[in-house]
Amino acid sequence: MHISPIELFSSLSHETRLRCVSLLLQHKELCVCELTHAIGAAQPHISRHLAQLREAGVILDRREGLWIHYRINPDLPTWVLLVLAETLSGIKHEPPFKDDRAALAEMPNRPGAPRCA
Amino acid sequence: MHISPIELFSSLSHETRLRCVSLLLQHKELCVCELTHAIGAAQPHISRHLAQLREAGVILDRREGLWIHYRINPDLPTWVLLVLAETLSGIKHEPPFKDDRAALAEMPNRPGAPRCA
DNA sequence: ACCTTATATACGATTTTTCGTATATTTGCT
DNA sequence: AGCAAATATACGAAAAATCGTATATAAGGT
Repeated sequence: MHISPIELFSSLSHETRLRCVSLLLQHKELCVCELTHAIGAAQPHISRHLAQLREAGVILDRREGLWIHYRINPDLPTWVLLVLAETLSGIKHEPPFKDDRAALAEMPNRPGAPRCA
Repeated sequence: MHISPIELFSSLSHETRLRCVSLLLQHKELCVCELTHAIGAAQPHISRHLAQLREAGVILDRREGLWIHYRINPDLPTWVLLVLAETLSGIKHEPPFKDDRAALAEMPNRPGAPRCA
């Protein structure tokens, strides 16, 4: 797996994308409807930014019926995974990242049991 | 010191700025002419991007006569400093970052002795 | 006072990113 | 086949970032 540092940091430099990455770092997998609910934005908005993260190689997707589950790409270079982990530690207790996690936990009718990372 | 994660990653998402940060992580201080020589770009180009890094709080400057020396802001949050260190470890052996360091080492008439970090 | 060196900023033009909305695609169900 | 749910993409418009170049500022030397 290869990713340029510029691609990585561009991917992380938009609030919606960083919120998605933050949530995915805390859960094995999340589908689009879960991310959409947690963040509280329009579905095409979330899908568009997820596509950017996917094209950059930061996340992977997996279809299961109607749902598409996203997850952090585990084959990213080690230094990238460490950057992501360090970032999560720095932001997860601050808004809006903190609140996204709470909103997700309160979401009704989540497809499949919650899978925490 | 406060910096939003979006500001941080936006700062790092331009090649010129990341090259400056990479060089500054490897040297206590560098003046604009050293960064300009190492990177091989026009001086206003470098100054403009250094200004962005300064406005984001990533670097600090210090005037000494004609020269303005830049350095990484040591008061950044710990997680940010760790992200920067981890990033450096991931990129410093790859072009163009690797070559910048070599170009700097070969620069004639550097103001003041080289101060390695 | 003047000139030189080092650096910063201003300017309009161009390119890139992002947006809201509409529509297309894929799958499962009946 | 037809419908509904979940998701993705397309589109032009708006906003933001970047560029090259010209000029301004600031300090030191003569």
